[in-house]
Amino acid sequence: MSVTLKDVAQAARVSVSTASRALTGTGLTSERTQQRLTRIARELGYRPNPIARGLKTGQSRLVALLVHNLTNASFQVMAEVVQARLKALNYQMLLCIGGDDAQQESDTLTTLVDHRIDGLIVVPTGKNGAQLKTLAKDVPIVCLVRRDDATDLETVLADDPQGAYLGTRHLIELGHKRIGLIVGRQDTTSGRERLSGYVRALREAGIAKDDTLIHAGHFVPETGASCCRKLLDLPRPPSAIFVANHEATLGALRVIAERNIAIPDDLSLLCYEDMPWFEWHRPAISIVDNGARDLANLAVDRLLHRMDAKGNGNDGVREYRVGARLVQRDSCRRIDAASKPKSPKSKSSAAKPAKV
Amino acid sequence: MSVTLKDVAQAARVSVSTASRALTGTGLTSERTQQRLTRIARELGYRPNPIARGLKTGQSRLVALLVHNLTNASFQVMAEVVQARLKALNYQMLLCIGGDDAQQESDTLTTLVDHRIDGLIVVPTGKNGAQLKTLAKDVPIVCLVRRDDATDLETVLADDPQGAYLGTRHLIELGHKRIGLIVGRQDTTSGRERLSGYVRALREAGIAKDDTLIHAGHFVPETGASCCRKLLDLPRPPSAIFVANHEATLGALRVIAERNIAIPDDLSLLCYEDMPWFEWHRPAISIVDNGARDLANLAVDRLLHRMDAKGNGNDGVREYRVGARLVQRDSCRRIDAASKPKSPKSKSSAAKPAKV
DNA sequence: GCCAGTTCTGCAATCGTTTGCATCAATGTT
DNA sequence: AACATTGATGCAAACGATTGCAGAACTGGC
Repeated sequence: MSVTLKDVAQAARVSVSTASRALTGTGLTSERTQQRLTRIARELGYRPNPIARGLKTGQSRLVALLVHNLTNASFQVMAEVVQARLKALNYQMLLCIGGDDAQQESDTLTTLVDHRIDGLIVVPTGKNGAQLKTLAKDVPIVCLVRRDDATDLETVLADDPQGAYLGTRHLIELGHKRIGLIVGRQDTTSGRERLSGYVRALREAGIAKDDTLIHAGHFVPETGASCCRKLLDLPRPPSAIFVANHEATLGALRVIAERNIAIPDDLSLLCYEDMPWFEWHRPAISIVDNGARDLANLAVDRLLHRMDAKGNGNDGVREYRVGARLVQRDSCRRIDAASKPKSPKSKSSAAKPAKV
Repeated sequence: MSVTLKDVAQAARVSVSTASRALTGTGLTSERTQQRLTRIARELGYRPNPIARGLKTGQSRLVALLVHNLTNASFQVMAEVVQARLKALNYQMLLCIGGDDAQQESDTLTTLVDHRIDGLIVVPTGKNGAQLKTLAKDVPIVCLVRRDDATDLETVLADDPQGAYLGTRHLIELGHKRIGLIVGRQDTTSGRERLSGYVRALREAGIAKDDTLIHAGHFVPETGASCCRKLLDLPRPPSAIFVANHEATLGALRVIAERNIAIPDDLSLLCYEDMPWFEWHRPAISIVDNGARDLANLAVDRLLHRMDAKGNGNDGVREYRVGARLVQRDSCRRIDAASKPKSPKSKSSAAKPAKV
């Protein structure tokens, strides 16, 4: 069917081994035959069969990225980054969707090693630590976004404590004292870390932590909505809400719209993680960017390093943190009318239609 | 490193060939040895090496899905559907991102056949027809969402003419006579087809086509915004806008919000293709659902059929159309106060906050 | 012109499977 | 009891590459 090394060798009247050596450039062939063979190979349209090669070398030029889903915008950009990087190095990315489900993750993992992938970047569910640990002996693995505490795998994390801190501090600097927090489950790292960043910012500013302002849960939009309602129904509702979980954002926005609450005039809103439509929303929604792009790039860097280092890429570092970044748009407003009357960055919004 | 067939054979004191036959269940071994070998294989934790097997059989149990990007919500659900289906059949999905770029598509395609994929579902750019045609000789291929006119590949398409027709008719039935259309480039199939559906609905209803109401272009949100502005700035602006291109929706929504136009009171809005946040938007946005889920499922069906039929799965059918569906939410409103005063499905919105 | 040293090339084994063919034992037939 | 038939097994050759080892060809020094 397709042209094999044998065909090339025959056409060039040399042995297969010579052909192989010439084409892989081992430097063990004469300059002349090398050139002649590359030419002939090109003419014949020879493309090495990665399967055959893989059988012999134990490599596949396949690198897998295992994420929970593709609806999460962060995972999308990560996938695109990883794909682009790998492709440039002549690897194929195997994108797998694990659905944040232990069983599915486990199945996928075994299939992947069966296929002799050369490397793996995984967003672990945290429930297959033992398996990951075993696999790590055979394949370079880098964890992304989440840590699996049962392993000591190299892990690239977003700096959630810092991100939450940055966001909260921003709101405080705008004069907010009662800041609602809608955050993820406290049995996830990110849930805990984002809460801690929030708390730290409050403490530094000397603002007492008010537990009625903090809502944590396993988030889907519905939960985001109900948390948001609870916050707004408070006797003294917050002047700003920090939605530190992107799933919850949809629900919160909905409730805010339903109640005709004007952002940022009546309420400031800050979200964690970007979504492509946030900047097209009106008002454009300010966010804390978790740095998905940087995360993906760093993960690829680390993985490649491990893959090169053949078994011992252990630089001692176990954990990398990628800095978060505040992206100010129009959904947060300065409120302390008394002390600092200077107009905030965000525009006055709604009232007069901005002719464009 | 890992357990090979030889190990199993040795442990069972049979030859490798017997082991192979027993484990692949060719029926050429005695019941007893078959059971004994499966047991031993399980005990030893034997997992067949797909690479070695692939080398011999020419198969890889890899099926590729090549899409343009992952930001498009339709592609996301398609990817998830394809992955789920394939997985159930013990195939691994290779998800590739082609970026709607001819060169990248071409590169990816060659890498994929190099890896001896067993099948391919591709959203073609339309610029590598020749290549696709050649590859189709080696690998079963099904085109998805777009047709490549240079080939005669089996293609699963959304029924865009019907979808656009349905949407437009819906608006007409609600009493709208001036319906703005924001649609994709006319050199794409979907662009043309959606326009034609719109025109047909108009004609059927005896409404004259007004070219000032139709805007087509290569869409990014910015273009969507400018088209929307043009429509709203018309001396007699439309009472409804049909955004028949999902990229454009963001921009349109933005302009509408900027100008403080109330939906659906001042303007009805209908979009093509769903986005996860559409139903969380306030008002929830009515859409024409292109049936991404069904498309993906059908594409998988056809591909599997071809893969089974080994070379001749040609049933004569070249093109499959998956019906579109109207999903009424709250962004379209009945307007002919005179003839049919019955209140529309959509609620009155804005004015009084709906306590929830 | 011969020999040691260096390059280059080819033979053949190997990776882990599958599979055509031959062998062999067990069974049934006469 | 001899023979044909069936069913289970093993041997060995593939699949398409890589690679250790040995031999061939060339180089230069004497």
